Amino acid sequence: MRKIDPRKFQRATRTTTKDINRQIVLNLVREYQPISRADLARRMEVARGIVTPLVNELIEQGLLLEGATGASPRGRKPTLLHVRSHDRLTVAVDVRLSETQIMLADFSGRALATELLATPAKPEALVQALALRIRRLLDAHAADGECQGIGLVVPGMVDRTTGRLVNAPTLGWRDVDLGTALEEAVELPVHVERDAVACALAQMWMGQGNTDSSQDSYAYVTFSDGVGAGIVVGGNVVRGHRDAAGEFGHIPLSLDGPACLCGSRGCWEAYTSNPAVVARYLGRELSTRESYAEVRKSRLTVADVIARARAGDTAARTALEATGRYMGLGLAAIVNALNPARIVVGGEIAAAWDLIRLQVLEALAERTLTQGAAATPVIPEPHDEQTRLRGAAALVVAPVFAAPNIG
Amino acid sequence: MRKIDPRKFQRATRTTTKDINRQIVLNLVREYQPISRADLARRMEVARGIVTPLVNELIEQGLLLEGATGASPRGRKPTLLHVRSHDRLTVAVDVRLSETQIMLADFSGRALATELLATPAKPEALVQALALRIRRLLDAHAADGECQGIGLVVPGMVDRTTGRLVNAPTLGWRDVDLGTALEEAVELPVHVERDAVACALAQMWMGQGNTDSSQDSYAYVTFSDGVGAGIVVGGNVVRGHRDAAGEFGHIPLSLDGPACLCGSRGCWEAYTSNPAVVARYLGRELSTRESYAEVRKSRLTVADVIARARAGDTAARTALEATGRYMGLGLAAIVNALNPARIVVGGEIAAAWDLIRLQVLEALAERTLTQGAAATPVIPEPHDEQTRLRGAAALVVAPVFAAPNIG
DNA sequence: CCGTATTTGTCAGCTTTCTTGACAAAGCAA
DNA sequence: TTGCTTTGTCAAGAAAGCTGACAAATACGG
Repeated sequence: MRKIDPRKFQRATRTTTKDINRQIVLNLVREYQPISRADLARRMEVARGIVTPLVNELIEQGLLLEGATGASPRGRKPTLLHVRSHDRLTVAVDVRLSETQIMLADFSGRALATELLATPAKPEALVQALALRIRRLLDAHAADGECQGIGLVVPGMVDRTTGRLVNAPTLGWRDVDLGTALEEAVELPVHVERDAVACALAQMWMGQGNTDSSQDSYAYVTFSDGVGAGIVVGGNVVRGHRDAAGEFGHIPLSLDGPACLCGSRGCWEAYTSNPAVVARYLGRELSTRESYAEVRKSRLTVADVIARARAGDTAARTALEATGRYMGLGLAAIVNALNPARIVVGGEIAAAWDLIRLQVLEALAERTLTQGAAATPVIPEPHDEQTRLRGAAALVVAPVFAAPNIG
Repeated sequence: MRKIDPRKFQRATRTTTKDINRQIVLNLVREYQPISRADLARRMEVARGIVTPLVNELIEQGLLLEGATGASPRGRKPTLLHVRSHDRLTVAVDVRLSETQIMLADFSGRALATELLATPAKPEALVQALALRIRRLLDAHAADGECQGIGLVVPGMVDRTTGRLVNAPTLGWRDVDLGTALEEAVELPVHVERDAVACALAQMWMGQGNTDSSQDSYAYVTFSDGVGAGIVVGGNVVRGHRDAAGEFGHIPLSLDGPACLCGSRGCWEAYTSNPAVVARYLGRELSTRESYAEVRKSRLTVADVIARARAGDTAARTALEATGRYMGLGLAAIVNALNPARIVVGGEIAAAWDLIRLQVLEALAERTLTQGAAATPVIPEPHDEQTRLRGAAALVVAPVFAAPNIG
């Protein structure tokens, strides 16, 4: 039930039908590989004669591969098809305050090599350092033309029309054109995206196995230095009119609550970000912006707090549980606003899920309206799954598999 | 960049291309009528030979009409096309606590007749009363087969797969199948929808003139007995996984704020609903659920408070301004969450926009992150424009003009 | 070992639609 | 009236889905 915008529409041409069906075939292979042409035809409820030319075209384009012949109870054995992924590579880059990770991965998300560097203070230095390492990685592990592009994930707002990094508060960078700078340095297409959005994309495009259902509507919430969300509605990431959607970290829990780095008070982030967790453990109040510096001076991390809680430190345990409650209260706001099919929770604190789960779910149920909303599945994603890097890879992979936009 | 769901996709058939283009033609005529075939071809960047058969098909289906021949600087004069709307009718019904409005309208939203009735206490009685009046209206004003369907707008949550009214707290109705009951009574298709969603649809499909731009991403917020939002992203209404999206009224402003009818405390609704405005004027606190009954006993309405403010009552004025501030704080949450291109504000209090505008915008700017977000246009919609009824009509009209879903 | 049944993949002919180019109809101006 | 321009239509060609038939490949039973 989408409205056609009479000022910005996409007419269907002679090849549109084929474009759509070819993309469907590609996605079916991706989902069910290995799969035969006959199986594809059955899934698409179409004659086998339609599938053959579509598959041939995809093979010609280098998107699919014919594999071994499979088994069949009787009759001729099928030729099985795969997505060609092992020799189509992406460079995924995750820029964070402390460090920048680089991963060379194939189209299925499998890592071929990774590198780590301390994030330079200046963006120009980062581009230079990245260009050097990326070229080195590609020389060592990739044949010519195998790398399809670079995905760059940053902790901040990105203008998707230009690819500029508009504002990255944790890094202290404003209005930097990382994308084109890196593009010029390595001569490969570069896609830049906000971290929470990238994590949502990782769920959508790089999900491993948990393809249970309802991929078309969910939220990915990251609790880190800041708190942000990537929102997916109808199989589409919601970026907002000026790429500023998903800033759930700054909805209020209490108008006169703790000070937030954004300048307001009582933001969800001020209750649930990593500094907030540490401050709670230390018994400090984040009453002013200076208090953040004090907390940082303690050198404690959320991982430390979790470790102490597990070691029997009741103060740590209490701090985590209180944080869990605030997390749930904010998640309830997301559920009330968007009613997603599920919410994925990422960030350091996800590692303490067993300690906070009860508090999160209780608070979520407390402030939601319907039973169904209260029962929205909340799924923790431990930090070691490298969602951000997989999201960076998804930036390159997704356009290849996405539906053509029509209408 | 939508992902194709490999479990629930829509294959393109031989006729898909034409289906898409025919719908584009239909929407172009709707937007730019009167318009000639040649003009359509130019707008679609296509040969005139393509447009002719599409138009002919639409005329055959009774969706378009050929009108007078138009003017042209030189050369043959064009035949102008219109959407056939004057003899395609809808019955729009708006159910509210105090009264139920019925409107017989054509496809352009023009009202042919309206009726008013007191909303019965029982849903069965409502269906009976509606069936009677609707039949009377159609007998009086419509020829056979002219009415294409009935749009029913209710103040509560609706399950869109079944059309059941799940929960309407203000009416006190739970799990009522209004749709099929009315369908059986009048033998016309009935579409049921939540009020805020319907208002958003009215903006999208029944907008009059304000077709300036960016219709594809906005929010419609209604301030009434409750507070709710209809969200549009990418030309699509967001209904959520279980049709519970848009309940922004129950995001918190303060965890220990006034009591809300939902059972929580400090919901946005508890600060900005009609009862909250009256309570603020009376100097009462909505500290308990009983206080709502007390406020109702005063028999004051928001319209009264506005009238008194205009008459010089400073207490009324202060109450409205304070409400405006809370409205802005909540709108900021919507902006942070979704970053819509604009926000439309409806409900009784929209009539006092000149009194509260400053407070709303100030509070909005205070809690948003970027300048662009702070500058999100907020547009009041005075209540007499009958947005809810136009939204009810849109429930019938929209499916005719919507894009076919493919991929 | 051979014929039958079954499944896979392909292909030729048909229909439908976009695409292209030509043409008649309709009107204005000189 | 002639020439020019614009509109709307139409026929022929190209591209893609659709249909039905057929060869290839394999298992099974005798």
